Amino acid sequence: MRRSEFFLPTLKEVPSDAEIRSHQLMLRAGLIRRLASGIYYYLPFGFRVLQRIIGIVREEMNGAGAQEVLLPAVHPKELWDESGRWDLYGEDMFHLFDRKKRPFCLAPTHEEAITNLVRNEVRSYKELPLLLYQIQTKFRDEPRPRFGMMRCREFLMKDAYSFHRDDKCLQGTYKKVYDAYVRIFRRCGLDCEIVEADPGLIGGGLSHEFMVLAPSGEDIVVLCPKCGYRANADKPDKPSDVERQTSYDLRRTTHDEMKEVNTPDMKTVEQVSAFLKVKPSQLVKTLIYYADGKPVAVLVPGDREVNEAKLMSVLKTAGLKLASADQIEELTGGPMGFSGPVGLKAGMIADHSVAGMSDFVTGANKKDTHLFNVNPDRDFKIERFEDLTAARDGDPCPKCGAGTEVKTGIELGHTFNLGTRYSSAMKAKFLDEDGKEKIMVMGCYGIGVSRIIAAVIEQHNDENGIIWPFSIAPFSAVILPLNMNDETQKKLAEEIYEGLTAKGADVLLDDRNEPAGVKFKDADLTGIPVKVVLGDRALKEGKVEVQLRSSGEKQKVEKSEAVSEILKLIKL
RNA sequence: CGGGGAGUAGCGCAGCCUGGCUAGCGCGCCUGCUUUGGGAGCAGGAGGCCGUGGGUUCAAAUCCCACCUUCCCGACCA
Repeated sequence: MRRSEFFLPTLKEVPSDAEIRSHQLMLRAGLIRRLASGIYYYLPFGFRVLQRIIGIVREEMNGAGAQEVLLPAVHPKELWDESGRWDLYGEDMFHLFDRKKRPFCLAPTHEEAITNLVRNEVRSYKELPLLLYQIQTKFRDEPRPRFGMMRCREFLMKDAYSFHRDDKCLQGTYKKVYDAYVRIFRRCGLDCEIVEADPGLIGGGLSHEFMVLAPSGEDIVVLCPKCGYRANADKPDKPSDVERQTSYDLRRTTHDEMKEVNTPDMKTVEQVSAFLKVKPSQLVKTLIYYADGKPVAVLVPGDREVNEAKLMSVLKTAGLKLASADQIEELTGGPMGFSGPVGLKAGMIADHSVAGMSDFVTGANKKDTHLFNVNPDRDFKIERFEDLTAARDGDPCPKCGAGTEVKTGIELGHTFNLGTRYSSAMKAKFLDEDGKEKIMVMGCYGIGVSRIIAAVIEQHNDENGIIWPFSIAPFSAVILPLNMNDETQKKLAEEIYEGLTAKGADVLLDDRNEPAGVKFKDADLTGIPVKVVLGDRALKEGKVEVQLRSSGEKQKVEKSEAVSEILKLIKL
């Protein structure tokens, strides 16, 4: 491709509405442009990268035995009513109507569509298992699109779905896809952490997320450096036996008498603990939630915060809301800021760490009053202990008890054991060997294809721009004749370009009549792995200079050998 | 949904507080000449519903109201 003819608008200045590195660079290097919030154009340069990533994904999926399909992007409402997800998705789904006013949506995901297809066509166990995938634009009206390609309302996803006669068969396919994912991300040049995740309301057993650790990531990951345990921080854990034991050992067996103390206007943990001169960790915070309309009191230590995703998972609800001031007053009899478990008529659920606490401070459900020396069992009853607190650096690992680390990550892939969540709701059945009708067991597997680009740039850039790994680079090399008025340079550039192109290399020839500096800056910004520099310095010796974008490494090669040397570098 | 910032030429911004000439600057773009190893020089030029609607005023980019768009933070922690 000749740069003079290639549609590649680069920007010298940083666009004002791009905050993170990958977003800035994708705009500056001419990969994308914005049309609306969370909705982007791919320009030729960006589309080339996307195509290369798609190529890798396709190869590995086919290698895992998957077959590619293309599913509809516009779905009628009835399809979604079958699974009950039309209402569940609510505002996050783009709704539309056809000319007859029949409701449709732009598909945010395709479990329903694929299940409908398979239930209509598959009758027998002999046709199972089946692994189908597509690479398709998804539409989600995100409450808050963010960080350029990272969280879009229109984005490209590879989604695969598998259908099985039983769980054992699903496990086999699950493993194959899992392994394919490991290869896909490695081939894209990404360092990936695979973490256990909470399947949430989608249901099923095992679920894994493929994460790239990055400060700009939106997900929080818990990592154990000792035993290698890795999990999404939104996944509730069972505490280790070690932790549980220590916790109970800490609890005192003799208790002081509970008493009321006056705490005028002390509504927050900070105020109360400072006023009463006790540590925040000696307080138990009582949060009143409404889960599907029913009140639940949630108890956590004063210095910890509730992770609502965990709470929702544990309560198996999507409708979770903190109570309003009025609701609190009505339920507890005291104003907001003075709630406590003693005498409270509501379901009660506590974090595991509360199990080890005794003689603590809580609200008294009475204005300007707290209680000292509160003890579970004696003063109130806790119905359930669960993992409810937001993860913190140093928390004990649920597997081995060692101190864990908390980091942020970008979720690039997610694999689910769906079980029969959709197949039973939508009656996807087959006839088994024993002549009995059974429900299909499903798995589903997603990859955020467009998000991979952003993640790669987050991991591979420097102050000059992007540094593409060879595997997904839009061009493998760029030829830079520094002076287009120099006939020798111009001619040699053409020769090398023709030579490489003839061998099947994807090369950009910067044949613009621009000063050397402009060409260098552009080459670095756009991140093409190999620069072939044609300038007086080396040409005096009959050589051309070959530079690597990644390391800055330079070598001079005889001009007659330039083509073969470059081919070696780009591994063609 | 709540809070904060921003909307003036393709991009980055000034002007607005304290209303008043023809609305500026840098980059980019076009033409010509000169240049060519790290975003070049000179000369000439094109390009604006100052986000939209309403209001105040003799007069609005500037003041007031409403709305739209966009970016960031937070998702009510008692």
